[in-house]
Amino acid sequence: MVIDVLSALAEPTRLSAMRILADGGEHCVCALMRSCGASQSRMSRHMAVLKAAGLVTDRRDAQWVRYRLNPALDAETVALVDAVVACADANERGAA
Amino acid sequence: MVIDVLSALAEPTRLSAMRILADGGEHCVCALMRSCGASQSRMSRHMAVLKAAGLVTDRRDAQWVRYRLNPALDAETVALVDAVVACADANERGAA
DNA sequence: TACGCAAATGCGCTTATGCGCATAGGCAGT
DNA sequence: ACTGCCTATGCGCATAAGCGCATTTGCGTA
Repeated sequence: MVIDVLSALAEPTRLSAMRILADGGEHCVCALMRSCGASQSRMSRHMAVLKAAGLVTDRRDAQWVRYRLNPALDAETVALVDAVVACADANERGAA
Repeated sequence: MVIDVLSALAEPTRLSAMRILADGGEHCVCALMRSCGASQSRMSRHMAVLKAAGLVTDRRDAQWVRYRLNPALDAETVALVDAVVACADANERGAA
């Protein structure tokens, strides 16, 4: 559902994570929590929300869990995510 | 802020309203509440949220208040709204 | 002025959301 | 087995969000 995707994106920490993941690469929770300035449990939970919304997938790699954008996203959702990231970028530029 | 826009859109009734307003026309609350199947107070409040997020503007016309998409939206936000509407349409088709 | 329709708002309630803290589980190296 | 790092989760709490109900305000007409 679009609503779930929007709800997932409508939170600062999760949006930050999505902007980082928008580079197409994999990022472990420990890296994300540093980049987003979030505590461990907070980041873990937020990533779980993004995963539940279908926006990201996770993969266990030794003691790390690597998150990435869900490659199976339908075209419309990809476009939505792109638009959101673009908006976030624009906001940042404007605010600076 | 993008967050405010996303929060505003992440609610079924408000999303329905936005999809209706996406036709570019003006719609009064009484029409929207019928289309969305929402009570009067509910619809009024939801429209206030959309307005606070900067997504719509309102105009008093006799005893009605006409809502429309905010014509002053920046390009990125317009693109975001379009993507959201497209997603909602796709969802509906898929679910049907 | 009185009435009726349209829209907004105050109030209380219920539920959802986000958070920290502490704990548990998974994995690698010693 | 023990320890340490990374991640997930149970728990309780504080706040925010959405709702219905009733009331109020704005506007046009009789």
